[in-house]
Amino acid sequence: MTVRTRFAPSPTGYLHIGGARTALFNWLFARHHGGEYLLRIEDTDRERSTQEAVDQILDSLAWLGLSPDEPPVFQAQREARHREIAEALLAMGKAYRCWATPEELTEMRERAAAEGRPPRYDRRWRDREPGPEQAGKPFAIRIKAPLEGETIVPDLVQGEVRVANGELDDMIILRSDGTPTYLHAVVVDDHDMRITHVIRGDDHLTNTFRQCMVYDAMGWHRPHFAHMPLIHGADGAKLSKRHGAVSVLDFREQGFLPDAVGNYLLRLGWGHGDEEFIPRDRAVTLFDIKDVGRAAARMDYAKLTHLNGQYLRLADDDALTRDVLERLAKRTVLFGTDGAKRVRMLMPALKERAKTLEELTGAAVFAVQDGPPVMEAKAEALLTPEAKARLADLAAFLQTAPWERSDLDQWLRDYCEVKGIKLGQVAQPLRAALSGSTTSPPIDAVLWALGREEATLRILAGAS
RNA sequence: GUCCCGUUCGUCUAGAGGCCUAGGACACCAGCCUUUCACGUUGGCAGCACGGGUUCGAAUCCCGUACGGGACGCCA
Repeated sequence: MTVRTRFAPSPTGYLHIGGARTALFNWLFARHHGGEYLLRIEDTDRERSTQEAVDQILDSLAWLGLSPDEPPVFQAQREARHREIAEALLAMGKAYRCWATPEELTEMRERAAAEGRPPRYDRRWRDREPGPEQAGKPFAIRIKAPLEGETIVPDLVQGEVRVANGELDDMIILRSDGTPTYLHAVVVDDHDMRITHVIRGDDHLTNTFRQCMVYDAMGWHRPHFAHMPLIHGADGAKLSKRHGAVSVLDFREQGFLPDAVGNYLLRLGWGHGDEEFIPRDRAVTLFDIKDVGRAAARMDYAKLTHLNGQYLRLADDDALTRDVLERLAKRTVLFGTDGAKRVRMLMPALKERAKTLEELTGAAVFAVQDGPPVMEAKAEALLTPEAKARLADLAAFLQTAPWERSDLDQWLRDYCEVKGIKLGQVAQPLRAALSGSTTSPPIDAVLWALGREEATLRILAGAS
């Protein structure tokens, strides 16, 4: 049987990093087994669901390379089917009508809390026929939970999880307004979508017992379950905005590459020996749900950043240049005539020195603009009278230098030898004049990319 | 409160009874490389939550405690 997995977010907000990891594991599991990976938008909460959130989720998944293999299923559109199954259960005697009012239920819960019992519906309508006063009154449909025995769920991550059936409630599957509840809709949808493996966050672990009631009552095969631990913030608490970036789109904006985010997320709670750098295709072959850890993991931005640097160094120079130019434009930096070309020329050197696209963008500003760069204080300090004199001298000699990337380095060394100075003595003031900073790509690369004319202009400006 | 799940360096993890003097990665510190910064490289710091068992032998198995997380809605 073909493996089919699904990612089922509810569109009540942006896709956060925890959801992204759930999607990734579903995707990897499906790919590893040559199966299909689907998306279901759980939009049954009309109050909180928005089209904007749906678009953001789709956008985030596409960015991560986790778009579904089939068009997304919208849960709200399947209401009739959910109702049909609820009524079938009723007809089979596996569910019943309940006329208990919200007030009655609240009272039940409060009394239970006061007596130290778990809050539970008392099943008052399970075996009771409606009287005349119920006529025309709205009712909910509740499923009959098994009274004895226990429910065992073999979980692919957590192992065998079991609970005494006495702990289970007669949960509502159809509300009194005729709409299905989440726990019921999920089961019907997963069954209809022929999902073979339900991989989700372990906040759903105990819900699984309740969902099993529906599978069992309908006589449907239960899918395999795998509940993965949640991601926490650096302080161990549930991940939230105060921990920094949580939305997938935030990571994109901050200059992380989707491959790096994917690799990081994969290693969070999953490992394969000592391997750390695991590109997507390698992940597909290695991934085994059984290797997923059982404990919650904390988000570590430093490690993500490090990994991002590794992917950045391997990234395509043209693609990086495009991205950086876009970011520069967004920063409203003024492009020089040859600005874009210079950024591209320096990209191989630039990307070795950055860990994120934002950092890369900052490092490219001096190259894209025309004219003397904005001087950092530390760079300014390098331009002593002595250094300025040297720059002026160098500018004159530079007019006859060969302007090739491969020749400039040697030419500079020769120049220093003739003048009897160390390379560092000329390189640093030169770096300051050309880039306005004390750090930059190798100075010969900067000279080469800037071109003789622009370089001369900046050196003379620095010398005066 | 009841039920479910978890606990190896600061963080992510390797580890399926002897291979463990507990390995790797990030972070941190020091050295090397070097025209700056990075990269790279060498070394260092640092951990089996605690208490009982079982066993010739336990990070690994069992029980308990502590701590953490999750679920208990006519929310998803």
